[in-house]
Amino acid sequence: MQDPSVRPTLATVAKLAGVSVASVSRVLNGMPASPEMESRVIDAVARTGYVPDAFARSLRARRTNQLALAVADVGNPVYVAMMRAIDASLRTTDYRLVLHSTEADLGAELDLLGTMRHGYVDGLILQSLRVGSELLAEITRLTIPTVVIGLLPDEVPIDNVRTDTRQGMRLAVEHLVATGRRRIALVNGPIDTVPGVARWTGFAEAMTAAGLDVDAAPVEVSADFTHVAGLEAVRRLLARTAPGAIDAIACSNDLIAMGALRALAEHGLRVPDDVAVTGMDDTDLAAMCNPPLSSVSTGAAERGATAARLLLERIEDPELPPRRCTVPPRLVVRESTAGGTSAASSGTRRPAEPAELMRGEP
Amino acid sequence: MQDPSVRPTLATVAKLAGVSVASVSRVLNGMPASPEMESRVIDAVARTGYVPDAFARSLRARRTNQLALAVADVGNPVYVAMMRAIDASLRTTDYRLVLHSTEADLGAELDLLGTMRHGYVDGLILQSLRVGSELLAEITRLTIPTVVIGLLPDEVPIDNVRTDTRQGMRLAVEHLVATGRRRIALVNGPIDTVPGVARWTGFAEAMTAAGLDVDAAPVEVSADFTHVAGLEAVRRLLARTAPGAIDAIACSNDLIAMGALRALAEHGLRVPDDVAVTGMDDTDLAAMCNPPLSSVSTGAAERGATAARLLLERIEDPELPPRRCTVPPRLVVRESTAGGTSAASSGTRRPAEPAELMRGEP
DNA sequence: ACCCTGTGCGAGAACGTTTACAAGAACGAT
DNA sequence: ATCGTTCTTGTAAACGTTCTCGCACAGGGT
Repeated sequence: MQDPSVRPTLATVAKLAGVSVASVSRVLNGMPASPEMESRVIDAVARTGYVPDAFARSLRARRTNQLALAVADVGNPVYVAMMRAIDASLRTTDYRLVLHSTEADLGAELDLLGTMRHGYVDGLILQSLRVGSELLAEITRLTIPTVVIGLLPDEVPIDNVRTDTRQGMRLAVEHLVATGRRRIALVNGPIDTVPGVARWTGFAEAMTAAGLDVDAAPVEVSADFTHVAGLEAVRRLLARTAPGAIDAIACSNDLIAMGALRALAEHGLRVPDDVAVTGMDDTDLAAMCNPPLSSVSTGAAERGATAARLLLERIEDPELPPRRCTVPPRLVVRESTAGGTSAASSGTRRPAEPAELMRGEP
Repeated sequence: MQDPSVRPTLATVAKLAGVSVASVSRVLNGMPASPEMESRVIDAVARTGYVPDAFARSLRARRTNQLALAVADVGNPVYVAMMRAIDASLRTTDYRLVLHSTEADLGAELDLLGTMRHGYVDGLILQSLRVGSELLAEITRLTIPTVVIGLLPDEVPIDNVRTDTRQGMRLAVEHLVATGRRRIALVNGPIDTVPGVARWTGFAEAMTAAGLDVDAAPVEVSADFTHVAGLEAVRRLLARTAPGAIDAIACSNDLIAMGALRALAEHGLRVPDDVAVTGMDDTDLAAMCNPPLSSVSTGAAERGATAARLLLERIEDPELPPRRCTVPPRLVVRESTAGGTSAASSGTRRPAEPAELMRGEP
């Protein structure tokens, strides 16, 4: 053991082992060496407590063994699920994942892309809510392999993993209609976001297809995709509409839906008896709500895993043509939409587990 | 503009500007230079699109401008709050925060501490559930400044930010007793964790102090501190106890409490009428639950901010004696414990906002 | 006119690795 | 014995910065 205040380097180890630094490096990197050499190096490494310096290695080898994941909001369980899936995909490789939360802020996102150019990481998975021209310009200027999770304009030559949330919202509304709801409200996220637009479109399409009047439908826009903003939005919605004017609320994601459940309880409205509620993303929160939340799965884990795969493939071969993967949405029905408006259910007090509950579950 | 496939270096810029690399470096680092020199360098940097290489810089300057935060579970909102606070504290500095989730796994934590020794970061904030001798040994071997969030043995000479969750659990139980509950159950997290032990101790103390029989109290241990595990634990608890045997459940954190709310609803039990529930951590989820969850705040944001401050101070001056900060717990009462057992409240259907609701809120 | 001090700048040496290259040893084939 | 061939090892040159020198020159005091 050496003085712990000064980190041992290859030279330290080499001197102790009586060999050259190159040989130490070779042994450590698993290149062929004589058994004699190996044992001397291994021994010296153990005695010095040597650990390679990440920066020197990266500088020389031109690879960092780090990948970055940027998500809009680490507080949203859907991104946690995504992160876990990516992390799992990376476990078999020797890449480390570093996580950045941009708080859905364009400035922070641009900032982040700026720091990417310092070469901190070998690749980037970017999940963004607001894919504007500014962001796209910055992404295409990036020299490192990048995969974007979320809807990207078709002509952009960047690997892209998406889910059809327009279709997802249609599934939700169709389900509400099928279970007898007619006075369906939409609580959307910000409409200057890609998901916000998609969900609005899907809602409008499904309503029209069901012969309902979209223009008359109550629509409220939440300040962001969090439960706090969702709660406030639904409070506004209930305040400005007549009692009984709404028998279902389709929410743009699970967090907003959770806020909706809270707001409805505040107003003394029963879910699903008085008002049905749907969420989206099918996060693990959905099953935990009171009542459990029907939600449209957007395949977060699958999207994460796919993004990781695409990124690794592109790092392997940068000449690959840009690829585009779509994960289909899937409706998961739970109690928050159980029964029709006239159903004489006793609500949340029954440990109800109708067969329907499991539909679409894995 | 140069060929974008080859990153410009200091040398590129220097050649274009007709000056030395040293001068470019000096200008870029804000050291004194003639106006003439400055403008030539600025211009050349702009024309080449030069961005400094993070690794070369770190290698030479022996600092990385990165700090690491390791938390047990990114899916737990309490850690998100902590992270946000740390992030905010770092915003005025030029440190970047890299986030690691250890999934409460000792192996992963040890792994992480191992990678720390590669010199990836200038400092570490570690939040761990299981602070055993193995982990402590590894931490003290670390050469970088480290702050631990969570209870550390007193003799360990490491900066430490803690909260007295034993006291916190006492607050919760005292509140339950004060509101008329007597048949109080504990749903704890794993007892081989530091928080698990603290909360058990606090529970036992408070029960004894209230003249209640701890040994007779139903105690269930959740597999971990997540809502899924909490739900299962409370299901077990309700399955093995007689109906009416429990009129309150003190939970070790908000996620477990959320699972408890769900399990109680499954069993047709009303909260708070039949059973009161308390959580801990006062995450933003607590106010969003149905009914809103009374919870003991453990000052996550404050702990995060304090940890960040301690870390920065130690980086500044490594010779500082080890410091220890304690954030007091604080009870936040919401509907899940409203009224006594005999209160004729109509439960969650009222938009109830008693004055008590706001007690302890900022 | 001289020396001293200060300032701006360039040359070049680190930082700790990886890796191209070459030198030498061992070995079988001629 | 000689000549490739292969295998092992050491030497030294990168990688892109920062930073210590020392040089040249300007300015002010004597």
